[in-house]
Order: sequence, then structure tokens, then C-alpha cells
Amino acid sequence: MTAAANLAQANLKHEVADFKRRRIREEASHLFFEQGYESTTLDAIAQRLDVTKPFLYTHYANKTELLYDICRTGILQSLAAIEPILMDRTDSAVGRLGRLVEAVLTIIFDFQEFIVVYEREEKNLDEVQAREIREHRSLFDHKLATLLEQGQLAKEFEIVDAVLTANTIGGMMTWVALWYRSGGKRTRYQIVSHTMAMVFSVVGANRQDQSALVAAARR
Amino acid sequence: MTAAANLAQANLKHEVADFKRRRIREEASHLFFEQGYESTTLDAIAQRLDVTKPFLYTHYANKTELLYDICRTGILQSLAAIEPILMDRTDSAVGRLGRLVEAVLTIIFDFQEFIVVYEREEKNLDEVQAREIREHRSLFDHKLATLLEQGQLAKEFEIVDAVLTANTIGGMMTWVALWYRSGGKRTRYQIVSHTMAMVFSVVGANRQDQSALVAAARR
DNA sequence: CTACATGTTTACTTTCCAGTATGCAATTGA
DNA sequence: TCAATTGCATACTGGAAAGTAAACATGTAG
Repeated sequence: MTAAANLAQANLKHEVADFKRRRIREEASHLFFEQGYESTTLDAIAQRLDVTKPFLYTHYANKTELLYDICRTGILQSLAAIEPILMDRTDSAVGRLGRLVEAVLTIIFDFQEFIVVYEREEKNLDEVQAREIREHRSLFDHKLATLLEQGQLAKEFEIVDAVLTANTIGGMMTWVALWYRSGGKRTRYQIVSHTMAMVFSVVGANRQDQSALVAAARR
Repeated sequence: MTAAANLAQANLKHEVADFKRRRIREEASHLFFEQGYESTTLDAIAQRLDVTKPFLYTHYANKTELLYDICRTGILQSLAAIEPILMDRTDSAVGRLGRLVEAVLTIIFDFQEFIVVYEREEKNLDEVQAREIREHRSLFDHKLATLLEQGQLAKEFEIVDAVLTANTIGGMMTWVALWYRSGGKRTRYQIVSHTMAMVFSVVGANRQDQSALVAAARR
């Protein structure tokens, strides 16, 4: 076997391993979402994947390691999604805030179960794991607060307490994850545009800016 | 023993029994809040009260009955607190909404652990118990939406979707329960007045009405 | 003094599940 | 064709905790 082939095989193996981990995460997350972490047995997760319990242990050291991986997902995705938006200094603060809300809600719809599991099951993590994730979460809030302050400086927003307002906006988006059910009375677009409008109200954004952006979100 | 004395004794007994149930609820709620429902043993609850496990069974049929009683608390308190406010037709919609926010946040501070436990552990309830509580919760949202519609008719508010807005306002208040820690950087009054201001923004209330009420909340 | 009721405990059972030791089958390389 | 490694399963262990049976202590009534 050539070195190139060897490398190719090694990559494929890693890809397969990553894929298996992803599938374990997905099924575990689904069961944790529906039944709770403690009420979900590793046997039940294995059964959904048509494998056995020891198989799971070849990919995750133990049950909390699996929970940790699930809990990280939502916040890491959100941080990755907002980074380029926040960096785009060609756009106004209002524009960036609107795009941020849309991007984060998209993550929330796509990774809803992961996010809800984190919100509910955080206390089952090791202290080290929990702290790491909480730091990511703080970073998110901090970045959002910074955007709000920029908008305030630019006279686009009227905000009394940027930290508290950022926290509330984060909460408004997380709250969507906690109640949204696909097939409900509101479409995703309705929720995105309505949330965006409320976020704009909360930061005291100019009405003209708002309506154009909300309409854009409806597409 | 006279009939009157008999009755008095019976009442005292009930009061004592109620008190015992309340203390069990409080300690259980505290442990569920800190460790989660499944990770909390009945022995641990008993130990905090300096009694034994079978003692708990003389007051609660089983563990989920106890959880059910805890989960009911927050929503029942909230419903009771908002009822007189909503009924007060002498007050404007803005005024009633402000008082509602203050009243509900007071409940949220006083019964924080009960509320958080409900949010996290609802899935551990029987289907029957869960449905009953969810109906109370819907009733709350419905009453709030009705108030918003009244304010809209009175031209006090500008609202696109009263149901979604009521849901969001409920979420903003519940979110406080999920992150607030006494001894944090914000006082309760700061949180109440800031939340009230954001709620007023979200319903598009007139700025004049707002500031007077927010100031009143600061007392 | 006796019988009964009330309130609480001691001691037990039973079930369940995370984690593991061991074994086996298939693929790979020489 | 024969090791050897990889990838999984079978089968087990150990401990924990919900729920219960039965005893016990304290007071109450007759």
C-alpha cells in the first residue's frame, strides 16, 4: 500500500468514525430530549442504532462524555454562525443584529433538541465540562452586548443596559427552542420575522430600518 | 371532648400536615433544582428534613406525586397573582401590563426553584399531570394575550401577533427564573424595571406611559 | 389497665443500569 | 494460508435507589 493510499484510508476511517459519533449524538440527543438524560439508558440508544452498548463505549468514554458532546453543539454552532456577521464592518449595527437573529434562529431550528437538552441537563455535566460550555455561552452574550454597544454609539439603538438586553435577546431566541414544534401554527419564517421585530423594539431601533429588514427575513 | 374541640383539633392536624407537606416540597424542590429530579434520592430529601424515607410516603404517594406538587406551584401562584390585576377595568392596559410584569416577577423570585424545576423536569411527570399543568400554562398565556388585544383595541399598544407576543413576554419572565442568582450584579428592582421597559417596547407602548410606570416599579 | 389509633422507623426486596471482561468474526497484510 | 489487528457482541458484575412490610413508640379512649 502506498503512502498516499494509506493516508486516504486513514482519512476515510476518521470520516467513518466521525460519522458514527454524529449518529450516536443524534439518537442520544433525541432520546435525552424526549425522556431526559437519566431516564435514557445506553441500551436504548444502542437499540435505536441497531448496535449494542459496548459499541457506544468505543466512541464515547462514558455517558456524560456523550452528554457533553451534545451540549457543546448548539453553542459552538451559534458562535461560528455569528462570527462573520459581527466582523462585517461594512454593515450597520441594525443590519448585523437582524442577520444575527436570523442566523441564530436557524441554528436553533436545526439543532433544537441539542439546545433543549443543554438547557435541561446542564447539571448532569462534570464541573469542568459545564464551566467550559458556560464560558462559550458567556462569550456569545458578550459579543452580542458589544454589538449593541456599537449600535448605541452609532445612534442606531437606544439601550439602557446592554448586558441585560443582550441576555434578554439571547433568552428570547433560546425560548423559541423550548416551545417550538414543527407543524405548529407558526412557520419558521413567521417566528424569525416576529422575533426580529421584537428584538428591534427592545433595542429601540428606528422603525424604518426595522421594517425593511423584517420583510427581508420573510424573503 | 366536645364537638368544637374535635373540630379545632382536626383543623390543627390538617394545618400540621399541610406544613409538613410544604417543608417536604421546599427541600425536595431545592435538591431537584441543584441536582435534578432523577439524581435526587428520597433518602437525600428525608435526610435534609431529619426524617426517614417511609415518612415521605405518608405524605406523598410516590416520587412523581411530589414532583407534580412542585411543578404546579409556580403556575398556580402566577395565575392567582394576575387575576385581580386583569379584572381591574379601572386601570389602562399599559398600567395592568406593568403591574402584571411586576407581580409575576415577584412570584418568579419567590418561587424560582419551583419554576426552574418545572421547566427542566416536566418530562418526568405522568401524561395526565403534565397535561393539567400545561393547561394552566396555556390559560396564563391566553389571559396575557387577551390583555394585549384589549390594549391594542384601546390604541395603547401596537401588536402584530398577540399570541406570539404573549408567548414571548411569558418567555422573558421565565428566562429570568432560569438565570437569576441572588447576589448577582443586578438587583431585583433593576431586573423588574428593565424587564418592564422591554415588555413595553415589545408591545409598542407609548413612551410617556412607559417611563412613569417603570419609575414607579423602582419605587 | 387495656385496646386501639397515629406517626414514624428499621430492615428488606426488587429492579434496573452503567460500566467491563471476555470472546468471536471478519478483514488485512505477509 | 496463516497471524494479527480491528470492530463488534455476549454475558456478567456491582451498586444504587424506589418502594414496602413489619415493628415500634407514643399518646388517647374507655
